[in-house]
Amino acid sequence: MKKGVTIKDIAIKLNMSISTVSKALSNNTSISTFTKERVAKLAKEWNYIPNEAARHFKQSKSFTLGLVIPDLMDQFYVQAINGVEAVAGSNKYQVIVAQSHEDTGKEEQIIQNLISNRVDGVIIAISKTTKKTELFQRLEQTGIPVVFLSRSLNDSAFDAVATDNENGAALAIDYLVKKGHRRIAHLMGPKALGTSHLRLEGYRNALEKRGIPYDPALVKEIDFSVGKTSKMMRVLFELPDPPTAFFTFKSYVSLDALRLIKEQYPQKLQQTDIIGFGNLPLIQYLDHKPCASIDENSFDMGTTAAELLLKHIDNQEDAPLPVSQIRIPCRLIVHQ
Amino acid sequence: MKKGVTIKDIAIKLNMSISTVSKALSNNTSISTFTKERVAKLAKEWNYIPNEAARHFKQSKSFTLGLVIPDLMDQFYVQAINGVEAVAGSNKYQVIVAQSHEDTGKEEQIIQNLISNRVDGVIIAISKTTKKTELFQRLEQTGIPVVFLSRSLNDSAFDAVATDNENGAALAIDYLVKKGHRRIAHLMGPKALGTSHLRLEGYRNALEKRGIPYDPALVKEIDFSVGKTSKMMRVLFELPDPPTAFFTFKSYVSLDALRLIKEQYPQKLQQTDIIGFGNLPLIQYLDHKPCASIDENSFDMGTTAAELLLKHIDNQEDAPLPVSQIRIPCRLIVHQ
DNA sequence: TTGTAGGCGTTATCAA
DNA sequence: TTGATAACGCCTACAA
Repeated sequence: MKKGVTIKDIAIKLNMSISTVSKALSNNTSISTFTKERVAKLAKEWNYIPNEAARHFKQSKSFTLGLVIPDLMDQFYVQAINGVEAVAGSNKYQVIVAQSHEDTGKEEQIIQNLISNRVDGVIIAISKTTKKTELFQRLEQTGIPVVFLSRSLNDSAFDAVATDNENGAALAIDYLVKKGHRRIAHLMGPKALGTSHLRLEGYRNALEKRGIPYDPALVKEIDFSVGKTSKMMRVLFELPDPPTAFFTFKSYVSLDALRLIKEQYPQKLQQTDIIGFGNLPLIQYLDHKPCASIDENSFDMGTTAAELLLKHIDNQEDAPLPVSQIRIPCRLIVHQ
Repeated sequence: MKKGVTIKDIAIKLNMSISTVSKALSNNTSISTFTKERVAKLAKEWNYIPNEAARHFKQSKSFTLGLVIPDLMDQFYVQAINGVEAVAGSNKYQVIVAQSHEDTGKEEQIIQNLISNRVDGVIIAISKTTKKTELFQRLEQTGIPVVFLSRSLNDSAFDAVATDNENGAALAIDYLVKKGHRRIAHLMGPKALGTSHLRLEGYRNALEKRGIPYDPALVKEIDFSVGKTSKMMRVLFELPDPPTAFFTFKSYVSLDALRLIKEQYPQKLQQTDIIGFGNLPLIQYLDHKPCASIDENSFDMGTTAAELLLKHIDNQEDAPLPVSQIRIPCRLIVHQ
């Protein structure tokens, strides 16, 4: 037996019908123990491995989930993948991971491909520039449920699992206020991103809840470039009543901010606290760390999204489930 | 049309045979332009997407490569994945990535799964503990070629693409010697790993080529734990003629070594140089960096492995290709 | 307890 | 130029 032993090969060798072998292998009660044993023995001897492709084709079910993310170099998503795989695996599902590299065109192509391959469901963290809902509608029309992960369209028609930005911002502000800060600046993300506004809201609400008046002069929009961040930091430090702490849109911004302080305002290094979204693994290797990070629990986001998706898949028979948009609470991680 | 428009649906609607539609869609010359246009129009209107699963099943070819790696959190592998995907993509192949999490059992299960799904070929970076060749032989017997990536068994029967450790060690030693170092220690990897010996050999050869006698007292085996690294660093520094530079098995060890120096031997920080395998992206964020890293060009490893694998796949008809074991040259990355 | 037959979506061969 | 048919590997009523 060279390649690809099939049920048929076994049937011929054992001089019985294909269906008998099939039943024997699936331990069907109507097959005699003797027959089952003969089949099992030869199957093992010949190293029979069922052709899942054929099986799935027959059942028109692939037991596969498509997972589309922007970039594997971002460990936030890697942890989310691990979460998805954990849930998928314990439900006998496989996961196909594909990277969009923040390219809408590539993303579209990936989704086409996932449809072609008849995945049973899709979890997607869309690229920064994705706006159109059309493709996702098509997925659902094709009977493939979709769950958005972390990033999503401004469309309440789709299921989504994302960071609880309100909660995360509150954790950050509470921590800074408890450390005695009253002048807390916010390096806000690009206004084009919905998340930027949510985090700004969270910042504002948390401040007011703590009795600290919201000061728009302390909020500066950045674009993730070092240049913009540096510029805004300088503007903030020039203020008559400059901030003593910074709440950043994400930790990469924290690092840039920290670097600027080290280089340009070394005297402020000790008394300035910085905290942002994203618990980057690399922070532990730094000499000067941000004081804390808001961990978005992306593993949990992955498991939650996968569970939600499987619920939709299992539900396919009946009426569609109501849309659920889930917010995953954050965790405050204090460094060193 | 709800879910899964098929060629048959189109045939019925257009009142022609299934085979005509099939041929029309594949632009078969024997079909009239008029028919082709009608088919194309309806296919577009109904959003027909060919069922690749069925197609592959029919052709008993999945146009899919399996890629098994230990861990996605390791960005070395992520870059290799990107290399594999680049080559696969431009040859109309998909890539399925699976993580073994350094668990031989999980690895075995993944491979079974890849066979079940009839992937056309497998690229694998085996887990640290994998010893058995049996599974890989079975893959090849099943007609699924295998290429080992980065890590491989001590078995010359399989194709492999890996770091050119000799070259990498030479780059490191040359650089250190040029900087004036004569006492260069080596923090060697676990002796159980073949790579450890290769890098040690490279170190030794490079030294001798440069006229520096090999001193076994300067070689210490570590196990990647901070404790072991620290201990060995202290032993080395206690030497009557202590090292002024360290060549480490990998950059994570460099970081641990660096930390120890900062904490315990701060006076040595300036004049000590450390260099190791692995150009970790996080290094750029550090205040005190290793002086350089040996970049293993894992993207190129990925592309090379994929090209090699595709060559095997395309060759399936004839006699098997000769085994090729390819070494990818390294690059010296000087930090700041 | 075992066997027969049909079909999942597509392609390829051969006939019309 | 188009159509009928078989086949890929497996599963599952239904028949024997």
